[in-house]
Order: sequence, then structure tokens, then C-alpha cells
Amino acid sequence: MKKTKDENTEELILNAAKHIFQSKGMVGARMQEIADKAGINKAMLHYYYRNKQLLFEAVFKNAFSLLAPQLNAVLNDDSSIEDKVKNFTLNYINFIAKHPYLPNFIIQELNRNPGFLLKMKDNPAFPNIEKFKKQVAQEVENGILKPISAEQLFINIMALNVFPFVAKPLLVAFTNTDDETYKQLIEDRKTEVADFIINSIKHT
Amino acid sequence: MKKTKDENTEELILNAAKHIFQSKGMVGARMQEIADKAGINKAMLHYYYRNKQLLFEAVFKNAFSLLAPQLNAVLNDDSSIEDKVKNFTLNYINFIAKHPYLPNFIIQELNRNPGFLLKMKDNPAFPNIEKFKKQVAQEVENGILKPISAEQLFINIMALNVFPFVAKPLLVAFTNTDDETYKQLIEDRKTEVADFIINSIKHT
DNA sequence: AAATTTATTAACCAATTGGTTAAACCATAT
DNA sequence: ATATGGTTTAACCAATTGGTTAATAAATTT
Repeated sequence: MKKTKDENTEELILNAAKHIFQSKGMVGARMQEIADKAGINKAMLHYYYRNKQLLFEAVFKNAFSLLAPQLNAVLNDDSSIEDKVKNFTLNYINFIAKHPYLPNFIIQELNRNPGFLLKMKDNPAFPNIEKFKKQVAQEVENGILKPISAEQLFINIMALNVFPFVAKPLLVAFTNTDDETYKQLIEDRKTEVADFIINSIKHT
Repeated sequence: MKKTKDENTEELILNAAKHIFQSKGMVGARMQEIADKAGINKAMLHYYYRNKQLLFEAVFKNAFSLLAPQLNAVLNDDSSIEDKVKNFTLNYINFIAKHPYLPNFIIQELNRNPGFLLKMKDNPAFPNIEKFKKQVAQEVENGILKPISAEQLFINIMALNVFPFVAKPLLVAFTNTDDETYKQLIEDRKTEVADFIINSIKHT
């Protein structure tokens, strides 16, 4: 039934779709282009995924399932806030280097269709802030952190880590850097961002 | 020649195009939809703006020209870094409340077509980091600020202020908030973000 | 007011696009 | 070998879309 080859047709399609959808978005992507990239007939896309919307959802869920564990490392890990900030900052930048289109793709498509998230919220791996809230409250109470709400801290962590990728073209232009220099700037952020955050929230 | 009415047709089109392009993006927007929103015939769009691309560019430049002065307030104003951070944070959040689609629109379209920025870079009002670099270096040297590069500081300021709008659907979902609560969270950031930044960079 | 220029419209067009269909292909079980 | 079921293809289709055109209406100039 299934070809025991390197990639069966279904995966071939999903991979091609991933590339096209992530670089052109749902509306910009063309079914023919996906078929071409996969090296198969366009009818096969419909044979395996029925229509564009379902193929897109398969790609989106796939992308989201890559991102979720990264965020859960901040929200649900047992180490201290300080350690988690340090680890997340380091890991996330490495992670995105491997999936450069990912944050933009997810953000863009969710803004186009926010209802999309509802389909994922029941997933038990869906990132949730509750545990993190208790931990922040605890560390604030213990005098480890200065008073801050978990929500604001989480937003700040996300912002400082994700934004440089999302807004890369703008930031490259405003800071007068070329691609190579910008890459170095991002590299420096692996430690700088953590320090920036810790500096601000840690009680002295 | 020109109607002295409230809005002439050209403006009518630009306004309608602004709404449609900003909510659906260049590829998602339909010329017919823009014409309908403007209450005119589709052929008029071509009469005034020749084609979709040129109409889009008019909208984009218009949006960009709204954003640029905001950023220049950080980069080129004469007040201290601390004051600029405080003012920008406050002003930017108010500004976006009036133009909610703007940051996403610009970021999305620039990622689709980064070459677009080249057309704007010659504009003298195009935000440039040079003056800000000197100022940061100066304040670091004077012991007002802890050592930090102007680029990283600028990226941090942008990230903390812009990201909560760009990633709103994601952040609402992860922080388990409804729209109203999120609005309040943003409101709190008018001062929280500035404190967060100052806390981190100011020498004690 | 006649002529001319500008603004506006309805109808049309060619190209693109997501999706369908019917036939062919191919591996496996009988 | 042949019947069977899933797989793949080429050709086709209806709808959408950006853009054009030729005729009309409304200003503006003469």
C-alpha cells in the first residue's frame, strides 16, 4: 500500500506545501506551484488533501506543533524563571535559524483568521500560562523578582525573542545593517536578551 | 477640475483601498471590493491609479508616512534616552489604537517583498539610527546607561512596543484573556514597558 | 451655446485558478 | 493471467480576477 521509499507522495505534498504556504501565505500560494514543487500532478493534491483549505490546515497544524514545545519550555518547565529566560532565549534563536519562515507564517495567518486558534486550543500541548502565573507570583512573593504580572513578563519575553525575526526587513533598514551584520546582531541576542530581561526583573 | 466636496473620487478610492489592503493584504485584496467600498465603478480605480500594484504602493507609502514620524521620535529627538523611551512607549500605544492594522500591514508586506523599502530609503524622513547611536554611546560613556549597543536597544524598544499588536491573536490565546482584558493589559504597558526598559539599562 | 476636456459607467475579455472527471497505470491477491 | 483496489495523469470546467474599451455624462473652455 505505502511506498517504502524515502518519501511517499503524501509527505512529498506536505513538504512542498509547507515551503510554498510559508513563503507566500494561504492566499498567495498556488496549488499548481505546490504540485510542481512536489513533482507531481495537481490532481494528487486533491486526492490526498481534498482541497486547498485542508492542505493549508495540515501545514499550519504541523508548523504550530513545532512552535508549541518551545513556548511550553517557558511556561511549564520546572526550573527558575531566570533559568528559563536564559534557556528559552538561547534555544529559540537556534530554533528559528532552522525554521526562519515559521513565526511570520503563524502570525500572519492568525491575523487573517483568528478563529483558527480555536481548532488548536483543545490540544493538551497548547501553551497555557496558568502554571507560569503561579511561579511568577511565587518568585515575586519570595523576593526573587520585582513585582510584575506573569502576562506582561511573558509578552516581554516573546516580544524580545520573536520580533527581531518578524520585523527583520524593517529592522535591517532602520539600523543600516546588511544581512550578515544583522545575523551577528541576532547571534549576540542569545545572551543579551536574557540579560536585558533578568536585569529588569530580578530583585537586587 | 477638482470637486470641492468632502472627498473627491481619488481620496475616496485611496481610503477604501487603505481599508481593504490593510485587512486583506496585497494578494488577498480584490479590486472589485475596493470599488464597492468606495461606492464607484471598478474602472475608476484604473483611471486614477492605473493598476493594482500602483494603488497598493500609494496605500503603502501613505501608511509608512504615518509610522515614520513615530520612530523618528525615538531616533532623532533631542531629549534623553530615558525620556524618549517613556514618551515613545506612551505615544506609540495611543497611535496604534487609532491605526490598529498598521504595524501588521507593513511587516507583512515587507516580508512578502523586502525590495519595497528601497523605494522609501531615499526619503529624508526615512528613520535612521545614526544620531541615536551617538546619543547612546554618549550616555553610556557618561555613566548614565549601562553598556548596550544602540541597535540592540532600538530593537528592544520596537519589540516591546510593537509585538503585542502584531501577535495579538497568539498572545490572547496563550494568556487566556478575552479582548477586553487584553486591551487593559496593553493599556498598562503604556508605563510598564518604559519602566521595564529603563530598569534594565539605567546605571544605578 | 458649442466645443473640448475630464470623469464615469456598463459591458466585455483574456488569463488564472481551484477543483473535477474519466481513463490509464500499477502493485498485489486470487 | 487476471481481477481488484489504490494511485496517477491529462484534459477539462466554471468561476474569479485584473484590466480594457467604447460610449455617455458632466464640467470647463472657447
